[in-house]
Amino acid sequence: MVIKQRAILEEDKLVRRDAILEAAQALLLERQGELASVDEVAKRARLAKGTVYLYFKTKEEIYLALHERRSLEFFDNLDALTARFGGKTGLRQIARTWLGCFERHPSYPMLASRCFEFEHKVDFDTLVAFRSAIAQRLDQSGTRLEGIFPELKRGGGAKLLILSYALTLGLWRLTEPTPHRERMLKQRSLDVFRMDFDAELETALIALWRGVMGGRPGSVKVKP
Amino acid sequence: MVIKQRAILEEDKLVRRDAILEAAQALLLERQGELASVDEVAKRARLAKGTVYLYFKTKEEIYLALHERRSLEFFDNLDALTARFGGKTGLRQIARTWLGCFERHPSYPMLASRCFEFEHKVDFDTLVAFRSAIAQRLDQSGTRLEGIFPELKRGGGAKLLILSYALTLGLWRLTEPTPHRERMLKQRSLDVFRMDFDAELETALIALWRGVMGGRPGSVKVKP
Amino acid sequence: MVIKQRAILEEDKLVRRDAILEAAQALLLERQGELASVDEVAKRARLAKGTVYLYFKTKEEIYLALHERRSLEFFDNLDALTARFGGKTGLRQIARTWLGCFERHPSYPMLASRCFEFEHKVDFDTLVAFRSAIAQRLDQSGTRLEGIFPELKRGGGAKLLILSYALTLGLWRLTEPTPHRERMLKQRSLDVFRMDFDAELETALIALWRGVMGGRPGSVKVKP
Amino acid sequence: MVIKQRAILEEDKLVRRDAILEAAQALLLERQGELASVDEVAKRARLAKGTVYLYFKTKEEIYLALHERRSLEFFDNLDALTARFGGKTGLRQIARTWLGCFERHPSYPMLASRCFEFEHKVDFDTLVAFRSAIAQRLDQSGTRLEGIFPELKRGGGAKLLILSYALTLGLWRLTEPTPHRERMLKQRSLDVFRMDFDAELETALIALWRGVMGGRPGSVKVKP
DNA sequence: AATGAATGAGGTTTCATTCAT
DNA sequence: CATGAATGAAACCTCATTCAT
Repeated sequence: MVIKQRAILEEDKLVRRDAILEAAQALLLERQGELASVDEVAKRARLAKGTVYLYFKTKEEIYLALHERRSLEFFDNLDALTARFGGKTGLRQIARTWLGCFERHPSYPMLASRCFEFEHKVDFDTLVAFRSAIAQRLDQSGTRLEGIFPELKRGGGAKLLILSYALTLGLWRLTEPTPHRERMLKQRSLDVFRMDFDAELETALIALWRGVMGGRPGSVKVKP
Repeated sequence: MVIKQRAILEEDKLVRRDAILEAAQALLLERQGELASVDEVAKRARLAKGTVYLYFKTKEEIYLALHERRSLEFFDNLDALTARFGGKTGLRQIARTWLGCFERHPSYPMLASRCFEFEHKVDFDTLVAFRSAIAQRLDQSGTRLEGIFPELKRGGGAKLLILSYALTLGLWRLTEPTPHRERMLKQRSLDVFRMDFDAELETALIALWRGVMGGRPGSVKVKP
Repeated sequence: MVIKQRAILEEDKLVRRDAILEAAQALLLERQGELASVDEVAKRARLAKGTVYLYFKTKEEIYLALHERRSLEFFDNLDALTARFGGKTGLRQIARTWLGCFERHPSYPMLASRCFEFEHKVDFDTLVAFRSAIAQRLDQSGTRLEGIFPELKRGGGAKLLILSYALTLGLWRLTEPTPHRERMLKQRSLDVFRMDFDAELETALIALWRGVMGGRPGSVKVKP
Repeated sequence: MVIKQRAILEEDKLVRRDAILEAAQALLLERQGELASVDEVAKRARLAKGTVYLYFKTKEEIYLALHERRSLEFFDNLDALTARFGGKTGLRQIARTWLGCFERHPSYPMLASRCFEFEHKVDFDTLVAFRSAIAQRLDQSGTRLEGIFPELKRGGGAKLLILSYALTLGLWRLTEPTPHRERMLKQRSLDVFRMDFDAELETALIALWRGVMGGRPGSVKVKP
């Protein structure tokens, strides 16, 4: 949606902010993870460069805000799952939900990965605000997990989520489609790198969770 | 400008190449992961900019070469361990060795992480050469692991190494010391992020490996 | 017209563009034909380097634009002459007009000569646009000439203009004032090179045109 | 011919100098008129960069020397013609001979054109020496022409040669094959530039000479 | 004489950010 | 609020020339 007029109402401002985030996301996908220039983002959002700076202090802040949005959605999905199945939530379900978020928003892993790179270009307070929001959700979702999996100790839920997130980030890096990748994989000698992010992540997540929960078989449900 | 001897012999050239890599590494650490400019690398190595370009085609190639060196050392360490203990190698030992590499060279995780970012600025062939070298070592070390852990299927060793690497990369990202980090962690609300890379990684690796090996307790040795 | 700090109106932008071209021209003369760097052009125009790049995609495009401007003026002068005298236009008048353009803008022959050197650094489409504009004027002026000189066949006018242009370019090269030239001409042994561009060109042009028109005396008017 | 050993004898040095010039010429053709770097010239001549600097003070001096060689050959050809046919030499023969030089050495017009560009990078004395040699030949060949064409006054021969040279240089610039040219000529609007250097030059030279000799028809021989 | 490693000035271009309008 | 012109700091890379070996 394009607002031609000035955004006076607070509500209009949010719409405009959204437009910028949408534009940034679209470009992120087109550029395969590369951060588009502010100029391009502005143009895509049908705004002038200066306008973008009215809504974000820094180029990086745009992308951090986009990342925040995705991250919150991510937790929403997770919580929705555990809310629905409660104590009967299975590992596989969790893994699937986890993956689902990335499939729905392919820009998410790109950003998740990039965001750490430009942390230092973001205002300290902005960064803290972002991290705090995440921390709060981590606690919340972690606690729920602890309710579901008795193997998890106090704080173990959040920690497991962080580890899983780390695994996801890392695996993304290793399987991310890049300009060179396709062509590279044609080389026989590089067969070992021919991996599918989704499939691999699912397996790995389940393995990690099982490993964390402890070796007792049967104690961890791996239902479809 | 300090004029050192000229590197006429092939051997001297390697030394000079080394000096450049050392300089790059030192700056990488100082800059906390940021790639220093060629100019700076050159100055640090007490060379002129042009000289650096005699040894590396691009700025990025310098850092890729540095990463390659570290990666090979990494595999060397891994293989040395399994060679020494053979079938009696325990998970904890592996995790410790794994960690040891990062402790010895704090620039390793930085680079491992960054290298994917500038892949596209590196000559395709150079990149393939690098990846092939890694693939070869992955196969080799993976196969050794398969000999040690009967739970691993053919190819499972290399894959487990990759997953572990992914976990390492991701965890690094989440715990990497950055300009903001120290100050941020003072915030009570961010307690959940107060994590130690080494300790966390050790636990996580063991969990992942145990999870991958399968749930049967006792089958996987976790010796000190 | 003095532009305010920012050229907002399309008209102001043209003025600014002009300022850049003026600066480039001034430097061209000072440097005796050498292309000044964008940095210098910018400084001379009292602008920042980046600003220049807002108006021209490449350094070379600046000079091509300057050349285009001069070339169009050149054709204007030619056409004005033939329009004024029509069938009574004499060879000498044409030669004088021809020369006049170079005298008025000493940078013209420099550029005319240099422009071919950096053709390859100019965007293909930009180059085609420039050449097309010239071609169109060549056709137009050539056709007029054909109306005046019955000795010229269809297309002969444009061709004669091209030949004359070639002669001009070449003669410029041979007589162009250069850092060394003045001093060089003091040498007795180089007397043969002591030539005056204007005088020589006038004679040569008339000779060429007479030669092209055919040998019939009296058929070609050489009026003062 | 490659000399592996050091060139001690004066003769050997000339051979080596030759090798450099040959290399420069070959590269000039391959690069379509662009001056190859010293490194490339050296490699092509199977020498080291430093060695080239033993024979030429400057990169530009190499190309000037090459140009001098071609120019002298050019005069040789001209003189051979007039020596052979004497007073019976026709304009067309001269034009053909003139053209022949360029056909035999396609690098000649490239250089002739470029040499003026880098004059200022050549040592003054070297430049004077070159120009003097040319001046001397101009006088000589010019005088011969004056003997053949009675229309030419004292000094008119040399001057006519210079004018013809100018015409040649200019026409070359306008028809020189360049990276863009081929593709450009496909444009209908640029038809007027579709010209053949050889054909055009022949016509133009004859026209110029006839024009210079004066309008009396029949007085100038244009024999096949 | 010959080599080729080392130098470093020099030039182009990009783009985040500011600020006049 | 909105704009987009202006800024100028980076950063990369090339290559003619020098000079230690």
